[in-house]
Amino acid sequence: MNPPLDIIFAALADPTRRAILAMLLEDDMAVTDVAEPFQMSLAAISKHLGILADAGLISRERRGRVIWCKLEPDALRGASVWMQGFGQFEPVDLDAFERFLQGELSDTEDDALTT
Amino acid sequence: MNPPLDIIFAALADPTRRAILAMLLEDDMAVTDVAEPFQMSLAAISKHLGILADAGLISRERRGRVIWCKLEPDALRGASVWMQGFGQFEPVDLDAFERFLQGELSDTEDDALTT
DNA sequence: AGGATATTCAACCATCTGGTTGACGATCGG
DNA sequence: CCGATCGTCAACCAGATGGTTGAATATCCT
Repeated sequence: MNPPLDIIFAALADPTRRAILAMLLEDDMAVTDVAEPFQMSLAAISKHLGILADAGLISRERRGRVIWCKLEPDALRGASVWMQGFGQFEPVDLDAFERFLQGELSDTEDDALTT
Repeated sequence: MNPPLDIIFAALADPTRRAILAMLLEDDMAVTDVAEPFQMSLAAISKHLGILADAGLISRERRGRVIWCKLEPDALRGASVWMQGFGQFEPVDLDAFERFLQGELSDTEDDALTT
């Protein structure tokens, strides 16, 4: 049930997927809406969502013809704990997170997200 | 100077590399000693160390003919902050980390490390 | 029923990844 | 100087990854 760290870190290693996670942080989204900001095909996004789902980072629920994607933050717990062990960072710094999130979004530079 | 999250997460996505980081958590090590517990060739370990160094997770310093590898925990800060934003985990749980570390080590199962 | 919308599947392709082996450049010990 | 040790480099290989396109499936609307 708890995907191994390999899968989770690999899922996080792609900027498109991290951007998707950041989007889902705001709200649940349909696959088509997730894909909209990106230049790549819908099929590519669908694959990315599959990888995120395999990593347990999101869940997908079909409602009618629309599939809703939902963030599953608990999946990050194992990875977070693993990482915490290395640096003795101060517990949590949400301001720093906000800045990193901004950096992420503008980094992807998919002609959108930057709005 | 601060490698992008892509590189860092990709570096963390490999169990051999995570095992190496765990080993270096104990103490600095020479390349040959890092390689010793693993079944793969020295060249393979050398590549892994290169990837970890590119990610900023370790540094290498030549002293005589021996190259010493040293953990650079600060490199994890960005990634950690990024992840912290998703789950609102309790700050740090070193016990949980200890357990994960054990799991990691026994997972790699390279006929060593388990000692 | 039939057409439009939402999403995945399947085949394909280029590139990256993780491993191998063998040769090589440095450095140490005698 | 010679031989052994430390580590990387280069070429190669099988398999994974990230993207494409076109067809297929499922649902909604009228």
